[in-house]
Amino acid sequence: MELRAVEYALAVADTLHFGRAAELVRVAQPSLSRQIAALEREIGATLFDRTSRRVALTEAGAQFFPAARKAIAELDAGARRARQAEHGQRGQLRLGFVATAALDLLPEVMAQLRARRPNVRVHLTECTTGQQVSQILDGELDVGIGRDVAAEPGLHVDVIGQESMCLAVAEHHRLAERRSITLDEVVGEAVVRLPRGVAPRADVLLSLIAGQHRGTEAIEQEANHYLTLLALVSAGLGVACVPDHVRQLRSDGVRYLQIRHPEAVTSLTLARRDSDSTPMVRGFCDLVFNSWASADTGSVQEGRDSSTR
Amino acid sequence: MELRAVEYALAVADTLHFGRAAELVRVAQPSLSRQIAALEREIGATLFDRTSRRVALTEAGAQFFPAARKAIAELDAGARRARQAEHGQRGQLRLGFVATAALDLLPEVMAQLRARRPNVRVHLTECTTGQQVSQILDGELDVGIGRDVAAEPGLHVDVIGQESMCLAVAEHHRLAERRSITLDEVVGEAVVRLPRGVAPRADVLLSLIAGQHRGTEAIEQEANHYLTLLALVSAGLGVACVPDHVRQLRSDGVRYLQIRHPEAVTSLTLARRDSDSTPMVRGFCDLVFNSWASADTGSVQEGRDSSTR
DNA sequence: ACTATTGATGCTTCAAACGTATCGATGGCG
DNA sequence: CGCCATCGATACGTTTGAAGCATCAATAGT
Repeated sequence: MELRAVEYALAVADTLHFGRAAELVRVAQPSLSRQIAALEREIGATLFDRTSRRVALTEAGAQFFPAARKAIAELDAGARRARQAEHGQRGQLRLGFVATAALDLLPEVMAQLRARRPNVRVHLTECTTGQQVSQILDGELDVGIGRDVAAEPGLHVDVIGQESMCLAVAEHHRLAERRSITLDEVVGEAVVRLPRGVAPRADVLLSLIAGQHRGTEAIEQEANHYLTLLALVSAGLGVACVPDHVRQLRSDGVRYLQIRHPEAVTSLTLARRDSDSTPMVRGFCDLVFNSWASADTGSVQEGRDSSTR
Repeated sequence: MELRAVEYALAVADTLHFGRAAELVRVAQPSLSRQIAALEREIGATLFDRTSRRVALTEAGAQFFPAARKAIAELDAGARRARQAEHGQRGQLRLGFVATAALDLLPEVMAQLRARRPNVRVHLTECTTGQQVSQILDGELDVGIGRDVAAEPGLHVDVIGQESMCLAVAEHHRLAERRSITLDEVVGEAVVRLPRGVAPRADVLLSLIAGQHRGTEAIEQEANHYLTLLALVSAGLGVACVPDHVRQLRSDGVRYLQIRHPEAVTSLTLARRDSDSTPMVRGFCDLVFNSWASADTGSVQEGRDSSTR
């Protein structure tokens, strides 16, 4: 069945007049007559009762045309959705993110997305930076918001922004009243930390501290989430290295000190497959940078060439 | 948008392989490639990610193809419904009928219809024979089951069957024990009747009785429905002329006597527009005759040329 | 009876869809 | 590491079929 003939027939169904229907579809009347005759032959039913003076729908026509209209509307809607997808305005995006991104970057991005790309559905998965990288390379994630990810073959990485790492201590801790410290001053402190590998930059700082203390076993307590971590810090079980933004999570009983060390800095990074220049993914990445730029959080902003191919 | 190209694209979406898709739709691979390229241009979106080794759906394709499938299914369903309508197996039929037909003909016909034409919807209207004729001629009804309708210009009439008229009397009436009577024997009786014009054949018999009694005012009581009529008869308010089938309505307190008179016979008739040889109408009329023939009710059957055009 | 209107049909033209042949790219295998 | 097989895209000549013009046949109104 050819859609053209169906559209011709619909024009006749609308006007109940072959001549005027022919004008509507910009075709000569004989062509229209023939196309409709062919359509009727193909369907196996007469769609119009036509005398030379009057055209009326048959029962068969009354059954067929509503379905035909629905079919054409469906095709149009499908084409429109396809165009939206083509421009990254519709579809699904699988996004992995680290817990600290959920504090303010993620809500901001999701709000922007809802406002500017309402037809994009995001599958959110909180996972560690390492998991993000492997899942992106495996094609299980499209984009990952992680920390300090290095570019590698097949993986494209952009830096969203940098922030400093700081030391969380209990409010009654001996260093609680200081605004900043050096790593030396922390040597020997009991430490509360996330499991190794989850927060690589904190791992680096902690190993720097431990390295100056070789031979002695550092007292370490692990926690799975930042909230737990800070609860343990406030309970006096030890100090912790956390990104600056984590301050928002808890102020009761915890003080945050600046760490004076060149390595005490962490980047939020946006990773995606190198080959993946899907409009969806590219549009999302652009949106992340734009929304983050517009929401001034006081963290150091990184420039980025958003027209990267 | 041409449906052929959409079908080609669906074949590729199914197989993810241009060559095999081309076999599926019985066309050479280059044609298929070109048609799909044209479709993508028309839609304004790339539907497939294709390298020479691998074909995959794009997000746009994933959005488009479900809609395309739905559209084609809708068209097929519409065409199927149109074919059914073409054979009178689907659609709507406006049927008028007289109250006495509701007793056994109508239930039988409706049962047959449900069994053999489940997709036909019937709009049932109980109305008098006269109303049926005018509404059929006005195009407000398609078919009418009435009594003793005469063919007239524009109106085609078939006789479904004949039955005798009988006289309903109270069980304590002086004639109650008789099996049959002549009209002479009823002269002077009080009469219960439907309004004039509703039951023409009863009108004829009643006027025959009254005609032999000229000068004296007959005692007449009108009732709107047969049930009321019979209730009045059993209450002794008079006798009534009713078609044989009405016996079924009430046996308590009522006796039915055969009337020995050549005019004491009535036909159930099936009327339709003369020009109306819609498959729907023709199919329905055939079904009425077949179902009535199969249900032997003891009434006189009439032959009918069911291949009338 | 005549005429205007309207859908169907015959004929020609042309665009578009098709098929064959071939190219260029890619991944596997020796 | 180079050859080969596979696969989609492209080029070109051919065929199908849709369009336009002219005309016919039927019908309703004057």
